[in-house]
Amino acid sequence: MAFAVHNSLTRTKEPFRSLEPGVVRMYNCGPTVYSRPHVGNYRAFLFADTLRRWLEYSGFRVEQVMNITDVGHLTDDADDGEDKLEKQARKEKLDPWAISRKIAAQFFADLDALGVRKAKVYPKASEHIPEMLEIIDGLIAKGHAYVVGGDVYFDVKSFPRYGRLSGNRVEDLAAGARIAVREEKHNPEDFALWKSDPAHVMKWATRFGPNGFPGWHIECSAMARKHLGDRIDIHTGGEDNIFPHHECEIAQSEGFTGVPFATYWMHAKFLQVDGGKMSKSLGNVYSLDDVQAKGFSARALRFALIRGHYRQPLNFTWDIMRESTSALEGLDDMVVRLRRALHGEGASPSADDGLESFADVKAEFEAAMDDDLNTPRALAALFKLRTHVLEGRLGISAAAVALQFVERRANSVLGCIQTEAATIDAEIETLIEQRQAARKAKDFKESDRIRDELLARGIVLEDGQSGVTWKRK
RNA sequence: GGCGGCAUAGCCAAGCGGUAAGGCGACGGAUUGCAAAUCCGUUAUUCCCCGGUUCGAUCCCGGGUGCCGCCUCCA
Repeated sequence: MAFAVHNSLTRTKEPFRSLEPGVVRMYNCGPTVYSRPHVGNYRAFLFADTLRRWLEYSGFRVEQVMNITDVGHLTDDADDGEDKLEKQARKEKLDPWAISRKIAAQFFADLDALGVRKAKVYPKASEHIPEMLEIIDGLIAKGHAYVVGGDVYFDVKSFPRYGRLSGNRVEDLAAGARIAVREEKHNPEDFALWKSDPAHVMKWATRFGPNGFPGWHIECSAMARKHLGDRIDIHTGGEDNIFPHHECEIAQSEGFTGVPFATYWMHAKFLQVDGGKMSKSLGNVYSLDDVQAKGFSARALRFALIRGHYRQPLNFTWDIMRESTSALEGLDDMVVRLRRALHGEGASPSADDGLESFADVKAEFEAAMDDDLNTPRALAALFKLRTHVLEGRLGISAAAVALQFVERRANSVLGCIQTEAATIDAEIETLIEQRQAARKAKDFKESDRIRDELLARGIVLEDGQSGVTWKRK
């Protein structure tokens, strides 16, 4: 078994090897907490979560850090650029700190609902100013950065590898730049490490002046270093982060430490909605609340967002949510049937029947995940197992092994299959019995009435040859 | 204008040089008191278009077209 990942840095699939055997240090670019997280955000975070889960499945201990950016994001790079948080704060008539706390809380609640495993730490930019300043000072000392007034800029020309991640050439950037060239920068492509602006609400006094705040990219360099060290194994983010954010992080971190920053850079493709881009003006920027208000569960959303490969475009529509819900039910149902097969119900006569085909399924599942987290293929393997189960091809022993695999292993990676046995209370049980009695008496009007009543309570009845079974809708 | 990615059935979505996985939906049949679930069958002679390389291309190359992302602190 060998895990291979697509490395944005080399644009190729490479065998995964951690710096330290058995341990993976991973940094995920998290949200900027100025507005409600949406399905597009979830895709990127679910990708990171799936990666972490697969690494853990593979036996690694994962040191995972996801940052919370709560300061310093300008809406543009010009002089009158306004901090996104502060802009939102003005709109809502709250102070920016309140906004960031509110959104961060929503973000954590969403992650929880989506079944995302918790990172070791979720560092906040605002709480790592000293760490950022340490790097900034170091970069100035090494000639990678220069001070102009109360601002500090990174000198891109001092870092020849700048552009390697994104494929951008510095000359092209300068030529096509839409940002206004700022006079005090040595070169247009230089980026800010520290800025000063008295109008800024979130600001810190430093040797660069009383009204300073950090540039966007420096926070990640500082927090990754503080919580994971100078060198990390994996750095993830949305594809939009490749440039300029990650490109700049590399320049800062490596310029400062002198050693390679992240071995692997992995980026999730943007989620499309209705086949196109997601935008506020189109009204298709959905949050978890919107999805749930339409009657879909968080785990169905999780399924919908991980069923496509993370580097392929993935579409989101309400039809797709319906489809995902149905497909997931099939997987839930497989677990129920496997559990029944343990008692011989729907099982193949010989206990070991189906062990080989199960082994094939497991091998395919693992091979697919090892191949750069190919979740669609892994899911296909699971659906193949479902077919085997429905056809009654698994004996009791095979069913036990398969159930254990689905519950403990496959779902430890997917995190959305309903594996807990559902229970019903005595009242429901009585109703089911009453319906059976009515059916026996051929009082179908009454039996259908009870069936409808149960359906209204979320219980679906299935009349089989060996009696009735129920499941939750 | 520069850089990168994608285009596969009604809808999603794998495959990426050897003759099209899987899911959802739809239709026909079986089963059922009726349903639901399940089972059987049908649903891409073909992978955006045009050239080329090859014994052979969805997969490689060139050119179009369309969509997505970055170059604007949006995952």
